[in-house]
Amino acid sequence: MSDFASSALNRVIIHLDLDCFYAQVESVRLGIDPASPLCVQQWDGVIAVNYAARGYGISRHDRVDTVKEKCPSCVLVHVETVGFQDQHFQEKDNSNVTEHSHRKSETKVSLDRYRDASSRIFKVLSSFVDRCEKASIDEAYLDVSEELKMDTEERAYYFETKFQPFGEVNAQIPESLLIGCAFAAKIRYAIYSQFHYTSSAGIAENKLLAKLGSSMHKPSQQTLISPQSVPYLLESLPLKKLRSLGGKLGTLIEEKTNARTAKEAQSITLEEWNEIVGRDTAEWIYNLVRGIDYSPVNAREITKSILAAKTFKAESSWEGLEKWIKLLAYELCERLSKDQAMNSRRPANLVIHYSSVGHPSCSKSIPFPCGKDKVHLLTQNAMKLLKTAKNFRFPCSRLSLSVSRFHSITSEANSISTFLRVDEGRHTNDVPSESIQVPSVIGLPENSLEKSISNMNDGPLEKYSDIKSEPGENEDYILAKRLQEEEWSKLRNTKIHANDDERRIKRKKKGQLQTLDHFFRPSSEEKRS
DNA sequence: ACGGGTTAGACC
DNA sequence: TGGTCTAAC
Repeated sequence: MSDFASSALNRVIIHLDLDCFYAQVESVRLGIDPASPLCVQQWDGVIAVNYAARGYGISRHDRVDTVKEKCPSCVLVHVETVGFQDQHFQEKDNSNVTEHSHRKSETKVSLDRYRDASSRIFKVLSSFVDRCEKASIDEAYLDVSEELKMDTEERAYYFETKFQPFGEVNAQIPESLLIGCAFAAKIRYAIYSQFHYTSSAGIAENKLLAKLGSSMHKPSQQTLISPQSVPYLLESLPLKKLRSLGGKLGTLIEEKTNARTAKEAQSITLEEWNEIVGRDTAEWIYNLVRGIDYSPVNAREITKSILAAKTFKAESSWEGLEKWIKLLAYELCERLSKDQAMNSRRPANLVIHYSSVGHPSCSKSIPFPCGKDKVHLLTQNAMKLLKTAKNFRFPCSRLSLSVSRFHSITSEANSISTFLRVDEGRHTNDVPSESIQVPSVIGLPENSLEKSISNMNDGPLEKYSDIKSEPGENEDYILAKRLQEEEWSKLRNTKIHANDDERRIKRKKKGQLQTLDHFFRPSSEEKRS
């Protein structure tokens, strides 16, 4: 609300990171002991490895054969896949059946499970903090500078924190950061008690340092990077460990300088940075290697774009491509429908990406089409876009559909201002004309005022015509609500003592120093489902 | 063995 | 604005 937090000189930032997130989601969902090795499989590879499996030397990027060699007892859970089964969209291809059901050549991966788990977690986060930024499906930055009122007993939580090596727990550490540690522990504990997911956290004055902290002690622990420990930390820290220097930019710097650690890079002057990276990024990097980062935590818990993609074996016919586009369109529409029910918004932009073998990938975009049968509309538009794209060629091996530029359609759904805003940027399609360079959009109605307004009220929520829904208003919203309710009632049944806070503080008073790890690794009889 | 599906942001 | 490229998970 106010800008105080982001402009304050001494901020308190938490970076929160769920441990091997996909693996945890599956292990909780299937009721598998987190102490037994588990990997999440995607086709022939694994994309998430739990800590027990890491103990066997298994890493992401291993193939399933290798995983089985390294640990024959490792549980492999395939990600959810979606596809068509004779004309019908097959929503959930249940994972723990045979590998055979995951037909790479007919289905695509769906990350829905993890997105759902993620959004439930973010609801908890936002119940604790106003300024919460979704950094990825399993990571968040929290600016708690303004939320640091906490009574003395609760502050005892900060003893859960690992302090950065060389740092000391002493009076030098700003009180605010210590309370931040207590806050982080409290939040992590809430996530654990509600979902049984463990997480790691870093607590520091800025995002850069907080992110470094969260990765220092994993899993299920948290780390404070105190201001006075920063010089020691940066002394031995490889340059490439700094956020955004992990890729080509980091390599470029290594090539052009002798610096390999952040400390070494501190001897590079602003002028020299100008030469190396250009004026725009010079000052930013100059600060970065000193552990200085002014970037604010932007309050945003939902994504700015939604994408569905598929890589497939080289395809050379329009019919073959259309099959994939249809599947992508279907998945996209499902997610959009849910998104709209939850976030009261809809996209203004539709993009198709395509990669032909041996060529760099390209993309084309159009205003998001308006109309009833969205799956059909998206499919038609995407096909047309491909057919008219000058640089499209067979064989094609990858396609994606994505949407972006969301506009809110909340309270003022009926207002003219919304109507004008949502419709703007679409007017080029009022006169679909092949002669104009701007690609036209198939299916835009003759744009009568009535039609557009009716689309606004119940329109975007409409399901696809082949899955008809009652004409009643906001059916999707009601459905989403109900699903949400069911989720929550499930959670309520497995609820873990709401007053654990008090219980643990009492224990502490008794002089039994407990660590969060104790809570995060419940004994087996404490576990449920 | 940089897999495959997602997201965000910078840049021209 | 549209499109490409980079970085990250």
